[in-house]
Amino acid sequence: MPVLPRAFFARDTVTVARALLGQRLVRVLDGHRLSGLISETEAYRGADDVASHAYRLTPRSAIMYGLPGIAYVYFIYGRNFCLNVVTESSGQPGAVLIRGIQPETGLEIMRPRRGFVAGDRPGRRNDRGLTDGPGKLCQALGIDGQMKGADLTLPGALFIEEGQPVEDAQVEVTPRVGVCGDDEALGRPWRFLWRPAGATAAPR
DNA sequence: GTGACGATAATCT
DNA sequence: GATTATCGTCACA
Repeated sequence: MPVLPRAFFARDTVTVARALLGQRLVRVLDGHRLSGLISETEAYRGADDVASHAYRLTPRSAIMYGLPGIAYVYFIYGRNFCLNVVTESSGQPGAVLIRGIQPETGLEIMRPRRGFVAGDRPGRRNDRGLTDGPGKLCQALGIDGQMKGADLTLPGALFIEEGQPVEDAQVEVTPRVGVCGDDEALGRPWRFLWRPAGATAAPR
């Protein structure tokens, strides 16, 4: 499968957030290939978006003003990492937060990383909750601050390759979660969920 | 099944 | 010193 080219990311941030649904996130960890299809994203823009780190240009947010297709990883709430992909042309800020993936390969590596021990709670939670949150998928895939700045358009330790198309009928669009305040930008529909037919209630 | 709440540290003002 | 793009656990139904 081909890796997504930089031009894929050098577009409007909201467009990229939608287009990333169904694409494959791949992490090579200790020789193992861990992968999953992207199932949930959120767009974060620039000066028009108070919820975005790039609302202002600071040392931390500078990466969002840089080359598209680069990983932006940050640490939050004292315990979690979140993975983003930089979007838009250089000089124009933007990034997409990867909020969830549908795991494909390397489950046996992900489970212990997430504290899913064999024999634990028998009969319950068949991998539910393994990679369905931004902090959770970073834990499962071993993504931390070291990955900040990685080029996701090159097939190295972390990259994104072509996955499968996702129909509009299977996409749910909602306001972003976890952002607080009452600015007008916060209510905009910049969260995208891939909801295959037959799926149950929305996560969180 | 849902909803509340505290942990905990980098980053910015 | 305030803020925060989350998670796990607990109570309750």
